[in-house]
Amino acid sequence: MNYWLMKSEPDAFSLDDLEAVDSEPWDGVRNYQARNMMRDEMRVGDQVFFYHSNCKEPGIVGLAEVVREGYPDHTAFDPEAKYYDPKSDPDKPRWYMVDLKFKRRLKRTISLQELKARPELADMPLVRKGNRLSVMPVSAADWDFILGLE
DNA sequence: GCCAACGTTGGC
DNA sequence: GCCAACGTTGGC
Repeated sequence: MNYWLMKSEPDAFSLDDLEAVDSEPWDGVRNYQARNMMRDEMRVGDQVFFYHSNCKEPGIVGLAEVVREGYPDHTAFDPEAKYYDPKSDPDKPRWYMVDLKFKRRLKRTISLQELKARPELADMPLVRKGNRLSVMPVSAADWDFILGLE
């Protein structure tokens, strides 16, 4: 089983929103690295840290699980959609998504500030300067360590 | 709201 | 294939 961290802006889609719908297609990712992970590496049952970005207290707020593996992001084909991409062809889709299911809320937010302060996590892509990936892998060791902070 | 970091685009 | 211009992300 693999572990991941996925970012979402709570104003756009928060952990509460995920809980309300139970499971949700993770559409709108328009970054090749993130796409490759969703298309090729994420498997049903993989565990996900749900991270709130671009908000008052950025950090990990909950846990989710992959319930459907990579499939074409059809919102890229829709001219009305926010993340429409005319270069994505239904016969050869450029963008992929997975479905996530709500697991649980953390007892408290484990903030970015706190993660950055932990020397054990210095190699996490999340805490490295300038990282903008919205989907990133988490090692089993880091996963356990972070959950231990809860 | 600012701006640094980074990815993408497109002219040449 | 280089690289400047531009757009986006996301912490602060």
